[in-house]
Amino acid sequence: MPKLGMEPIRRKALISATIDAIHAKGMARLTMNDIARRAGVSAGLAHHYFGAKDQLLLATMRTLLADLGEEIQTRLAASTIPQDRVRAIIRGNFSTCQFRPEVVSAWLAFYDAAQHDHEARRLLRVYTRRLQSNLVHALQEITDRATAERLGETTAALIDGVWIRRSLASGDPDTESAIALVESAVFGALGMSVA
Amino acid sequence: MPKLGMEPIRRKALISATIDAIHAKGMARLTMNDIARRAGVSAGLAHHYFGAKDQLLLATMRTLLADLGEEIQTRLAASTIPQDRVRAIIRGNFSTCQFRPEVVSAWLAFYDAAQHDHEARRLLRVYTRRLQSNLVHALQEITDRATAERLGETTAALIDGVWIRRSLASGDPDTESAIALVESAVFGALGMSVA
Amino acid sequence: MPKLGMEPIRRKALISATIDAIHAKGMARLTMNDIARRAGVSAGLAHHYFGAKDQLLLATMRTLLADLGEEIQTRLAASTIPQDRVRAIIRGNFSTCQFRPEVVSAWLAFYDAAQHDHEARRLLRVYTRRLQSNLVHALQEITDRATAERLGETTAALIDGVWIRRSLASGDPDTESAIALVESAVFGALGMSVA
Amino acid sequence: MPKLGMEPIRRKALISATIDAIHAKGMARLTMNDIARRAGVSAGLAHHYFGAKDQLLLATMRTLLADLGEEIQTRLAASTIPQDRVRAIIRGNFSTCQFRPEVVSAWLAFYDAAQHDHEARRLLRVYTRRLQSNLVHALQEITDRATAERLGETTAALIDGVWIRRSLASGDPDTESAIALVESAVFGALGMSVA
DNA sequence: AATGAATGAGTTTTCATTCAT
DNA sequence: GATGAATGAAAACTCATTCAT
Repeated sequence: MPKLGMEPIRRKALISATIDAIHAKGMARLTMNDIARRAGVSAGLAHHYFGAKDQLLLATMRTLLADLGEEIQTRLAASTIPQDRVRAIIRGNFSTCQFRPEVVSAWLAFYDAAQHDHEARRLLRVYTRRLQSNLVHALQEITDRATAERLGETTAALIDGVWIRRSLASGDPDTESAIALVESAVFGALGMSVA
Repeated sequence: MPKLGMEPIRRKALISATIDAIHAKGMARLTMNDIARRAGVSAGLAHHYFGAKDQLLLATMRTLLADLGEEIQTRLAASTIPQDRVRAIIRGNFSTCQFRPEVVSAWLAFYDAAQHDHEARRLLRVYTRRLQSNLVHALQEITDRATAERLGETTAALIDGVWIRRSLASGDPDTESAIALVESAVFGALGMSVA
Repeated sequence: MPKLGMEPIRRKALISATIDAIHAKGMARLTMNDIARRAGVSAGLAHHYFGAKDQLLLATMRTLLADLGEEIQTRLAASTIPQDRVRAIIRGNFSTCQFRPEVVSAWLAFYDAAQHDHEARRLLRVYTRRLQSNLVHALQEITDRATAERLGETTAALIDGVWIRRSLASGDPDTESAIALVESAVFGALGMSVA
Repeated sequence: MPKLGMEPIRRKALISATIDAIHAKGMARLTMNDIARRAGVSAGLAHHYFGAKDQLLLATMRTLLADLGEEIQTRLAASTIPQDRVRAIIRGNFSTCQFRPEVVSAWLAFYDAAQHDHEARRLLRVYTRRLQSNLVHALQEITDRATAERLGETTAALIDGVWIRRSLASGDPDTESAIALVESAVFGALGMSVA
C-alpha cells in the first residue's frame, strides 16, 4: 500500500536528521547515509526528495531561518508594550527550540558556509537584516533614532555573541541567564532597569 | 631546491595556506591538494610534515590561537592605565591581522569544528577563558568585582558577535567602527565616555 | 542488474578473487582493484561489503580455514575403521580443492601474515591445534598415547612440509604422491604397511 | 672525514634490518624507511647501496640462503660418520641463528614471494634441491638408493614442516625438541635408534 | 659518504549519485 | 514510494625514488 502524503513527513524527518547529523559529525564529515539513517530511510530516498546534498543542506538552512522568524513573529504579535517588543526579539532568539545544541551547531555551520557559499550568504543576510530591522523598529519606540540604530547593532551582535559562546559551554544551555545578559545590557544602555 | 632547515618554513607556509583555503572553499570542501598548491608544495609534503589533514587543521587552529594571544599580550604589556588595558584587549581582537576575512573564516570554521571535535573544543575553550579572564582582570581595576564579571562576559560576547556579523558584511572589514561599537558599549555601561 | 540478495554472492566472489589475486601478485602487491576486477565488480563494492582490505583478507582466511575443516570433517564422518580416520585427515589436507596452486599460495601468505598479524596468528593456531588434536585422536585408536602424540606432531609437520615444498614444484601438484609420502611415513612408523 | 670501507658494514646492517622489519611488519607493509631507520641510516642510503627495494629484498634472500648453506657445510665438513652427516644437515637447519623468529619470518616471506616472483622462486629452488641432494647423499651411505631418495624427500618436508609449525608457537623456539622430532622420524624409519 | 627535502605515482577509502526492481 | 545494489570520481594517504647539498 503506497502511503499517501508521505512527502512532507519525509522532508521534515530528513531536515531534522540533517540538523542532528551536523551536530554529531560536522558539515565536513556529513554524509547522505548518515542523514538518511538518522531519518530512518535510505540514502536513495533523500535524493528522491531533495535532488542533491546541496539542496538538502539549503532546505535545512531555510527551515532554520523560517523557524527563527516564526518564533520571533509570534512573540512580537503578542507584545503590545514597546519594551516587550524588544524582549520578544531577544527571547525569540533564545527560545528553547533555537537554543538546542543541535540547532546551535547547525547555525554555526551555516555561518561558516556563508563565508564561501553564495546562496548561504544570501540567506543568512536576510536573517541578519531582519533581526537588525526588527530591533531598530522596536527600539525606536523607546529611544531616539540614532540610539536605536546603534543599540540595534549592538544588541544583534550581543545575541550572536552570547549564542556562539554558550555553544562552547558544557551541559545544557542556560536560556534564562543568556536572556538576562542581553536584556540587562540593552536596557542598561537605555538607563532602564530590567523588569 | 632541497636546502636544510626547510621544515619551519614549510610548516608556516602550509598553515597560512590552510587559512586561505578555508576562506576560499570552506572546511567541508577543503582538500590537501588545495592547501598544498597554495603553499607551493606537493600534497605529499603536507602529509610528510603534518601526518594527516586533521593535524594540519589543528596546527592551524593553534597558530590562530597563539597569534591572537600574542597580539593581545603585546598590547596589554604596553598599557599602563586600567582603561587602556580593557581597550588593549578589545583592539587586539580586532587587530588588522586578526580581522582579515581569511582569518575570520578560519575562526568561524573552528567554532564550527568545536561543536563536534573534542580537541578543537578544548583549544577554543582555552581562548574563551583567557579572554574572559583578561577582561575581568582589567575591568576589576575600574569597577567592582560583580560588575566586572558581568561586564566581562558581555564584552566577550560582544566581541565575538561583532566579529561574526562583520564576517557577513561585504567589502573589507571596518576595524575602527567595530572597535568603537564594543568600546562604547563597555564604557557606556560603566558610565564613562569613550576617550 | 541490482537484484536482491546479491550480498552473499558478491562476498563469495570477492573471497575467491582474493585467493586468485594472492596467487597471481602476492600479498605485498595485491590491490583492491585487482581483487575487484577479478570478481567483476568495482573496488567500491568490495569496500561496501568488507569495510576494508584487512577485513577482506581475514574473511578469506576464515573461508580457507572453514573449507579445510569441512573437507576433513566430511571425510572423518565417512570413516569407520581407525586407520581410515588417519587417512581421512591426511587426504583432506591434500584434497583437490585445497591443493590447487592458488589455495596453496593463499595459505602460505597467511602463514606469512601470522608472523606479525595477531588475528591471522590466532586463526591459524585454531587450525593447527585442530589438526593436531584430530590426528592424535585418530592415532590413539591404533597405538599407545605417547606414540600417538609424538606421531601426531610428526604427521602434522609432514603435511605442512610436503605442502610447502610442493608449492615450489612446477606443474600441477601431484596429489597422490603427496598423500603416499605422508601415509607411508605414518604407517611405516607404526610398523604397518600402507593398504 | 669520509669513513672508508663503510659499504660492507652498511650492507650487512641493512640486510639485517630488512629481516627484522619483515618480522615486525610483514612484507606487505614493509617500507624502505622502516628498514633504513632500523639500520640507523637514511632511506636514501639504502637506495645508494641497493638501487631499489627489490634488490635489497633479493640480497636479503641471498644472504639467508648463503647463511644456511654455510651453516650446513660447516657441520658437514666436521662429520665423518655417515649418520652424523644426516644429523649435520638437520641440525644446520635448526641452528640457533636460523631458528630465530626473525629469520623464520623472513624465510616464510620468501616462500610466499616465491609463489609469484620468478627470481625468488629460482633462488628458493636452489636451496630446496641442495637440501634434498645433501640428504640423499648422506642417506645413501646408510641405506639403499631408493629408500634414501624417498626418505630424503620426507626428511626435507619434515624439516620445513616443523619449522613452519614452530613459527606459530609462542615463546622462543625450542631447537632441541625440533631436532629430536626430525631425527627420531628419520632414524626410526631406518630402524635405528637415535643416539 | 650521507641526508633531508621533495615529488608523483599508486593505493585505499569514501560517498554522492544513479538505477532496476 | 522506497530500497539495496552498484559505480566512478575524488579524496586522503603512502612510499619508493631522486637529488641538491
